[in-house]
Amino acid sequence: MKFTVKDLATMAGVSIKTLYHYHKIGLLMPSEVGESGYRYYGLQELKRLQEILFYKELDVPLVEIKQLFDEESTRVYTLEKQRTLFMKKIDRYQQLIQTIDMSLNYTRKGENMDNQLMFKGFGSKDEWKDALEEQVNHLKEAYNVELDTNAIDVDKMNMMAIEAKNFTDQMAEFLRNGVKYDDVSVQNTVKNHLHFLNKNGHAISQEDYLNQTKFFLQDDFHRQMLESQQTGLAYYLVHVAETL
Amino acid sequence: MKFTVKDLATMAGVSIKTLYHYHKIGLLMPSEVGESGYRYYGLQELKRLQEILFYKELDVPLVEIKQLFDEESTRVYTLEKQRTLFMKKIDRYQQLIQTIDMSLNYTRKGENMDNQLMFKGFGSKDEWKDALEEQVNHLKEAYNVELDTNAIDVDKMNMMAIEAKNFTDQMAEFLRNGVKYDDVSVQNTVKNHLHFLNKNGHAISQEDYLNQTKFFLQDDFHRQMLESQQTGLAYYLVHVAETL
DNA sequence: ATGAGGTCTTCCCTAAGGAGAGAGTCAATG
DNA sequence: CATTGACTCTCTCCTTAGGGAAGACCTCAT
Repeated sequence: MKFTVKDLATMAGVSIKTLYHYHKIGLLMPSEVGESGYRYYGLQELKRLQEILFYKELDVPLVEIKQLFDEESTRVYTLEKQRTLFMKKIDRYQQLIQTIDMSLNYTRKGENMDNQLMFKGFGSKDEWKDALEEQVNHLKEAYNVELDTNAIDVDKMNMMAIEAKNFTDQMAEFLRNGVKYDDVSVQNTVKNHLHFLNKNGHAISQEDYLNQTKFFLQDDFHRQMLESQQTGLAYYLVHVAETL
Repeated sequence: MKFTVKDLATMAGVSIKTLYHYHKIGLLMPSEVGESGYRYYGLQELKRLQEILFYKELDVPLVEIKQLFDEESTRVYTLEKQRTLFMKKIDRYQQLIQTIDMSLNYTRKGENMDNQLMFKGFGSKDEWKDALEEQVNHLKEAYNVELDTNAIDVDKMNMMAIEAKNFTDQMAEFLRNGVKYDDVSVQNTVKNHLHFLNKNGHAISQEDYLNQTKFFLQDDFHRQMLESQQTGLAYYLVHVAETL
């Protein structure tokens, strides 16, 4: 039983290129190589290829498939890893479908209320006043702090708001992905955020920032705002700020 | 409002590399480029970037995002396309999860019954006889045709069976994917299949093959075998064979 | 021996950037 | 005013799993 590349490719339903590739990366070696360089495969190789293709169907990377043959024990682990991966993907796609449906609904109604899906700021000072009303009232009632909403520069406000939103989104994603509070990438993200604030007229030191996160944690309005976006976020932010 | 690359990257929560990339492919151009080559962006660009990132989150390829800005009308179409794409992916992942569960179950029971999940042939002539029994009886009863199961060469039989299974799988996938019966890739797959058969002692012309597919369609046992794998497959095979 | 079909290696290409090198630039500080 | 530190430029290579093509070489059947 000596198969040429074409034989094997036909039998297994893959391309000859694929066989070359697997040879090159050492995933499936020919049982024999002629003097002219022709590759020949045997039954063993056909069976091994079948197994390779099984794992490939499960989206297992070729490198890992190779390890599967080298180290028996990782089989169950790999399969379970793929399983949880698929679960997460399904979750994600279901959420994306929801997002799409919302967007299509907005479009269908003729509204352009995509601001909730993709925040690009508000068009006028009055819109900003509306958006901030609740927060301003809360600060006034709870702390007797006055904010002058007439001093708003719409463009600048939009810019700051977009940055703030994206910053918070990123921190939430770090938290969701289990990135530790003292990870460099987290720290850099915060530093960039502070740098950006300082550069744009909002003087804020690392200490100030730490105090701010603590304030957000203690204040009901702000804590709930953060926690409604991502459970644990208000607490995470404090820990990150403490480690700066 | 003139943002440097770092400003914009911070605000939007992307890397500077990403901005370069978008510039290079013409997806997001700077509003201004200094003499030294420094890129500067404005508010418009920030908003555009926000929109780009929204579509990117939905796995829309950058080329298509670019088209979205050029041709207004494709927005709904693109969103709906992504939606059905996600539905299909969810479907696929759910099936893969089932496959994994089956495989893990086999492993847990200590059995190695993976032959149904990844066919690699049988170990002995007797196993083959068992597997073929039903088919042999059917042929005998319905057509009075005798098959000598003692003449079986196990290795060769395994090889032929693996090829046959993969061939049928490929045809089923063509059908599922809406590949037309006269598509070159379909035709080539069949030609390779016939070539393989001829090379391995099963003389069969294109005409013979056409007759065989017709027989499979008319014979209950074989038609149901094909149709249970993929609805429409028995019919598809005849059409393909007629166009060879 | 010849022709047809198979096979070899090598190079470039894909999507969306990441990593890093080496050189040039900007703005603020001493 | 010059230095310095942070920032930015272009360039090349790298990632997955092969696809496509070029140009040369090989094998087998007639």
